[in-house]
Amino acid sequence: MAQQLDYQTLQQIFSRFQALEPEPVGELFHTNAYTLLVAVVLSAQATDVGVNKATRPLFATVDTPQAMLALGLDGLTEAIKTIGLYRQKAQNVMRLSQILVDDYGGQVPSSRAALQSLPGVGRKTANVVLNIWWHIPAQAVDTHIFRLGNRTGICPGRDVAAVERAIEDHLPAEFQQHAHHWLILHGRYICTARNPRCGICPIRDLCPFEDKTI
DNA sequence: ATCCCGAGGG
DNA sequence: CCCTCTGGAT
Repeated sequence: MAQQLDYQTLQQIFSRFQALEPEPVGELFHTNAYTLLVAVVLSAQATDVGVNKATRPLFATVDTPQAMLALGLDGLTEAIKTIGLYRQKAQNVMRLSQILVDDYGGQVPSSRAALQSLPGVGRKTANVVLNIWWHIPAQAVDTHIFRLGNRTGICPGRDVAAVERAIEDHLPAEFQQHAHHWLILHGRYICTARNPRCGICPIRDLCPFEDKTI
């Protein structure tokens, strides 16, 4: 049985990551709640780097749902054409922006139900907004955290909901906001899907998976 | 279970 | 070439 997820483990992950990359990387670029929501919607099955490349120039002028509606579907589609699944994402963002203007006064809602009712927003995206923006404890289990949790055994689960519970059960509420980002960074840059960098992994001694020869 | 779908890495 | 990327809707 593998080690339980705890704050010390997360600290080890984070401190090791900082040692590798002094400058903050691996974060989805955003300037407010709306651009965060859009960035997360665009990040589905796409890399953080790829999303930021398109959103940085876009959000410089378009950072409200009203401005997005003014840009229009064709304009947005062109702006995010370098991101995978761009046609569906562009339509979702346009419809979502219209709903925010019509039903929420142009603001991003702070309830899970309201967020998940928006097109293109599922449980994972809602959890990111709740956690990062509204500071409401919620664990967004993405491809990185799901893989890492099961491979290392620190937060295992057959499905996303089970991994979510595994994290929440083992972690004090005050650490859950940091935990989300730290786990993402570890999965993105160290515990990668192919050729995990076990040789520089800070929780090497806690992991049953690791190839000890690396 | 399948589709969406370009960019980057190995 | 093949695999993966901070998923969601059908």
